[in-house]
Amino acid sequence: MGSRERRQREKEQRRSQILDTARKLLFKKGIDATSMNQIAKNAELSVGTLYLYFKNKESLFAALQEEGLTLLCDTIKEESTKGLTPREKLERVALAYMDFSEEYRKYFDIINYFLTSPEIVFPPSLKSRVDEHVNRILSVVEDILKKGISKDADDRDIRRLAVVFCSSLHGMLQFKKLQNTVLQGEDFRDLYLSSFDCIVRSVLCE
Amino acid sequence: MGSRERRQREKEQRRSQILDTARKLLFKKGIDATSMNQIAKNAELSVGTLYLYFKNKESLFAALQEEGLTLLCDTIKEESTKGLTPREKLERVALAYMDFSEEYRKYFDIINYFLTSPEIVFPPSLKSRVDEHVNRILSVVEDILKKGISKDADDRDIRRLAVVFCSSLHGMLQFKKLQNTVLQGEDFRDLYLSSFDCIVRSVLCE
Amino acid sequence: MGSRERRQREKEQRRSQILDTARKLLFKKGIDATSMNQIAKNAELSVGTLYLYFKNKESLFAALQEEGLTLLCDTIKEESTKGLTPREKLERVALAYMDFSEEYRKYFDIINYFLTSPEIVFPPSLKSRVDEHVNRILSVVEDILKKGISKDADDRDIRRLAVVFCSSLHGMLQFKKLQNTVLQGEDFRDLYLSSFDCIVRSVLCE
Amino acid sequence: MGSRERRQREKEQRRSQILDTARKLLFKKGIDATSMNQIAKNAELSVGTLYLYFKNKESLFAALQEEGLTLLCDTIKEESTKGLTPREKLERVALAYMDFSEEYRKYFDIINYFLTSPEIVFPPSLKSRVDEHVNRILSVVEDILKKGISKDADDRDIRRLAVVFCSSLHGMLQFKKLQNTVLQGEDFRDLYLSSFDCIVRSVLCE
DNA sequence: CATGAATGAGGGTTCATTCAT
DNA sequence: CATGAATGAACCCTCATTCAT
Repeated sequence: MGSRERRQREKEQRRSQILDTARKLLFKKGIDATSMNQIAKNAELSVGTLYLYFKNKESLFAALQEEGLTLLCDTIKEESTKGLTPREKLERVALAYMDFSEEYRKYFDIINYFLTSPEIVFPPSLKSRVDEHVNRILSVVEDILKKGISKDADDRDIRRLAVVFCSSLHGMLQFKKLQNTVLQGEDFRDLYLSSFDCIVRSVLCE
Repeated sequence: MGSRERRQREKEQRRSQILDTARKLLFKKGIDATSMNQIAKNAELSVGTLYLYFKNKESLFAALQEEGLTLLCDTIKEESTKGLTPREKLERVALAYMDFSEEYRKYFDIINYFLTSPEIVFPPSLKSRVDEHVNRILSVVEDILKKGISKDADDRDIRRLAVVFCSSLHGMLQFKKLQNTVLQGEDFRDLYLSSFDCIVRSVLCE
Repeated sequence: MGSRERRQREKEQRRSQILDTARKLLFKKGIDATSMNQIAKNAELSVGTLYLYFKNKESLFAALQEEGLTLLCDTIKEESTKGLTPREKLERVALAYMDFSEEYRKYFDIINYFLTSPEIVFPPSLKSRVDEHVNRILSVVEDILKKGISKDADDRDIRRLAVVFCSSLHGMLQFKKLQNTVLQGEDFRDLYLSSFDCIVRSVLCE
Repeated sequence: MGSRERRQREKEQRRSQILDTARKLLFKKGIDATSMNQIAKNAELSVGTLYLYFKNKESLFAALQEEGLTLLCDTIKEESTKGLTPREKLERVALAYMDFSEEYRKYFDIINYFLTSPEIVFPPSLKSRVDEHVNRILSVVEDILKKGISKDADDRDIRRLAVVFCSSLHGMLQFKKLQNTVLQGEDFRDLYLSSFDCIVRSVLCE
């Protein structure tokens, strides 16, 4: 009576337990320096158990990446509804993106890590899942743009603008890594928003 | 006499020999799948010799990264002189950047790899060398901007604009990885140039 | 009532179910590459259940070996009755033996595997069961010989001849493994029968 | 000054050291129960060193098998020269074969193990090396037969007879495993020689 | 300077077996 | 009876690095 449910719950707990430990280690030491044996030891589980829940090391980390991407997608979608005008909405998206990269810095790092690393290292299946999430994010931006730009822009144009918008912000956030050296003395948020202004000015017909 | 010079020449030849082999393997198999023993064997040298010329594996690959960055810097600097107007010069820079990411794809990958990965994985000394190169590139852009924008913009403003310019392009190139999936059907060069237009329109007072 | 019988029947069904799956996997992938977990999954049973029906992996495969030996014994016995003269009977036996090694190639392999491997690997109990079956086969041959050779041969002589007969055939079949290399271009059946002739000529007084 | 030679000698010593340890363990525990780590520990070497001398576990054991086969070949060849008549020569071969299977029992076991085991387990390259040795042995027998049988027998016939001769003896030796059970009370040497007689009587025209 | 044999901790992964439910 | 999650020792193998020559 409910014992099956309990079992199910326990199984999900274990999964979380593993992911939590893996995440912690990943954030502390990087992907290559985190071994399955370490994860097992830290999670107070046997190695075998890890392989009961994840096919291999790669899929364990892919699960972490997806966690991050899902979180990002959801946040962006939610934030976008809060703004009134298209410009406001885009600003919300931009800031949500930055906030994510700060609050969930390590998630952002790992996402970037997977996104940037040479394809040899990661299999196609992984890439495709990333793409899916990227698509979801682009869609949100496109929906906003549709209402903010001239009516004769076709879907193609809109997608392009969405890509320009997102990639610029992404590039900016990438450069944040340099704020203690190259960008010393700058307030990054200001910089980021001026970048946002710069793009929006060209993208939206205001 | 002259034997010291010969010795010196031979030493540099060895160094190149090692770097050439390492580069070839890196480009073919990725950073993790390239071992010191493999490099030694392919370079027809002993493992010990590798350690005579490079402190460890990491610094060997850092040397390759520097190669890439130097190449990038030089190309950008040279291209920038070819344009006549500031706009033209910036376009040259932008295209040089993209060309580099295509022609020296693997260099770009490895640069990005080092740039993006969590700082823990790589020692500060490495990051600082990257920063130095980024500064050199930004300087080039700043010099162009100085002549293209209103005289009352101060150094700070110029630097900010340079950062916005570069980071946007970089973000765009990052997204290139997605061209076979998310950006299917788009001509990437067009996309890239429209991104360029978008930024330049706001940055330069034309 | 009858429910006990049903239970019994179900138990035997389970056992067969397990053996069937194990046999299929064994024949497909070999003994080492077949794990208990795999058998369980393929049989749509839990691992635990496997251990309810077989003490361990080894005894599961020993059961398969016995299956094979039983099949071989029965076939030989049956065939031996079909011939009219002792010579004919022996030929039947010889051919049945070869046919078995072809049709039930994998059974033959596994029997041989157990027979040939150093004793340390397999416990005595297993060996003794094999011996029992070998005895049964020898008996069949002895019975035939008793009628084909001079009356003054005693049991000892008969057994010896039976052993010579069987072991020669067995050795021949062992060499069949080499037919694609060492014996290239030979028709194995011919070879086998010429070996049979050779022995029978000496064994029987015709 | 001879230092290179000494190095070479040391290398071969190491190789022997490894093979000796591996052989000892193999003979004691069987192939599957002998791990590379165990060999390393027993040989007082590091695991890495093992892999300096042998590509992998398999090739280490293949080397042992070849040792055995080479020994067998050489012994047979040498013995065959000692006999005067063809019959005598064949007897020498047969007895050498049996002696080998006794003295180098474990070698014989491992050879048989490789010969008999299902092909899945061992790669073709291994099998082919075994075949080569088998061929060498058959050649010796053929050369003897050529002088002992009627002149109009062609090469094909001779090879067949050689195969029958060898395989019968081999089968007999296989059955030796059963001497404590099935063949209880028999003197195996007698049995073996009666098998030899049986075959030779048919093969040679005396 | 150059060599390259040696190291050995550590990598990811498998698997027969147990036992609480 | 049946389950199947959990175990953890053991597997084979790699590799950056050292050091005696």
